[in-house]
Amino acid sequence: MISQEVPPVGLRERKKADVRNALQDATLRLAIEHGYENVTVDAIAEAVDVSPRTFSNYFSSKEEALFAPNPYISEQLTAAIAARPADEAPLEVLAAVLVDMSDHLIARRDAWQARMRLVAENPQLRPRMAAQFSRFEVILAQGVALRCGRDPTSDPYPGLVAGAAAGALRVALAHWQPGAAQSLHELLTELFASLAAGLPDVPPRTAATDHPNESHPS
Amino acid sequence: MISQEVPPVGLRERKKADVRNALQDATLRLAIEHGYENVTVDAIAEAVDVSPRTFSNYFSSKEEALFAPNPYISEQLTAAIAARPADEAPLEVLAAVLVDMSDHLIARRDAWQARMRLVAENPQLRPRMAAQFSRFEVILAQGVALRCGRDPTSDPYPGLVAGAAAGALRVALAHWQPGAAQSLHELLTELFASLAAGLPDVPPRTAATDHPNESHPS
DNA sequence: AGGAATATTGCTCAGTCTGCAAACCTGCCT
DNA sequence: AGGCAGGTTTGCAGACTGAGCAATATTCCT
Repeated sequence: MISQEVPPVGLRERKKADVRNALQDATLRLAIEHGYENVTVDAIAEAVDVSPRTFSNYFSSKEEALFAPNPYISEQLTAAIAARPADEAPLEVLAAVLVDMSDHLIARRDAWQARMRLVAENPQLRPRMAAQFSRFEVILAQGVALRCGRDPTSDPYPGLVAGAAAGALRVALAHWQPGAAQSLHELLTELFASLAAGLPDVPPRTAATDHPNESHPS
Repeated sequence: MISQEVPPVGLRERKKADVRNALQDATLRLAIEHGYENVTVDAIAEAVDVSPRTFSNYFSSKEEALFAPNPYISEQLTAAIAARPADEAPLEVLAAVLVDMSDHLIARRDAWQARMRLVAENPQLRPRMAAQFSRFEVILAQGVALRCGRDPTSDPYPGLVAGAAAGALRVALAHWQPGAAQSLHELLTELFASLAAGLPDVPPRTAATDHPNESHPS
């Protein structure tokens, strides 16, 4: 199970998390308003009322500010993968963990959909997002390898499963648009089912049903 | 079928290709010698004996110089995907096309293995490589979508297949080390078989056989 | 309260990347 | 051969990024 939110205990850590979130929100907002390329670090820092130097203390680049996940995601994912029943196959494990994690994403639905729309409209952002996802993929691969008692550097299997799973998540996010017919849960579940079936020629059905989207949990 | 090499006809185009290749080679060589972070664009330009400004005319960044594929790869892949028999399933198509393309990679075996070793030793390069692979993935997705008569922006299936296939290629390249037990062909074929089987719990066998690597075709 | 630990900030500097205009080279036509 | 047209290389200038360092401010803990 992935914990609901970052749990900063002290005032210091809470403030730090606040600044981090504010920087990310401002980056996203300004990128939507003025176009990603036209947003400077200075402008973001000014919007959050910190010095440009402070921005660099949190993020090493603009795209990291746009796409960096919850800083605890690594530990959370690793723990969640390890916690799955031992008899589950790796792909099942990742499916369960990522579907579980999607609750987390749904809670920030507007921000995520805005992010993905930004990427869809600015193709030059796609590689930058992929770069962030690659870190995510490494975490998954290591988690799988740990479960299987394999060495991810010498055994290609964990990387293969992690790559397919991360791809499914990426695709699901890209197609999780405001007016989409399927909820993120449904989409992810369907994509993982397709992976488990060996990517048959024609998927069961896609974008067919007419479910309403999940409601805001906030 | 993917054509053997870029066929620049005129002197102008040949020169241009030469400069491009020289810049890529120099980038790789210098990165190995001095570490990626310590290589400047100025140094690369000087090694190739062009102005730093010219480097920017060919590549928009250092990582592009390191990882950018053959500039014709997009058209070649698209054509190769379209040329496969109509009754082949998308995953089979990509498997066939990428295994075919691996001949191309094997011809540049030393460069590729050096590249991958560089990435393995410098984790910060992984996201940059992933960024380049994402363009590759888009090409695959569009090729699949075209074959299936689907819209890649509204149908997640092409993206899912392309993501899995690109992941397989990435993993295969990462594990295609000088002393590896399996050839790149074998590795790729095995990984695609695993994908087609729905990523079963335990792959048939990995890193088990003791085949010699393929010989230099040059 | 007071010391230790951590965060923020300004300063500075090397490096990246882009636009622009001049000089240069190749391909092609007369 | 000569010369024009279009593409390529180059130098220059300028904006932005990203990192180290030291000073300052804030929070934590005893």
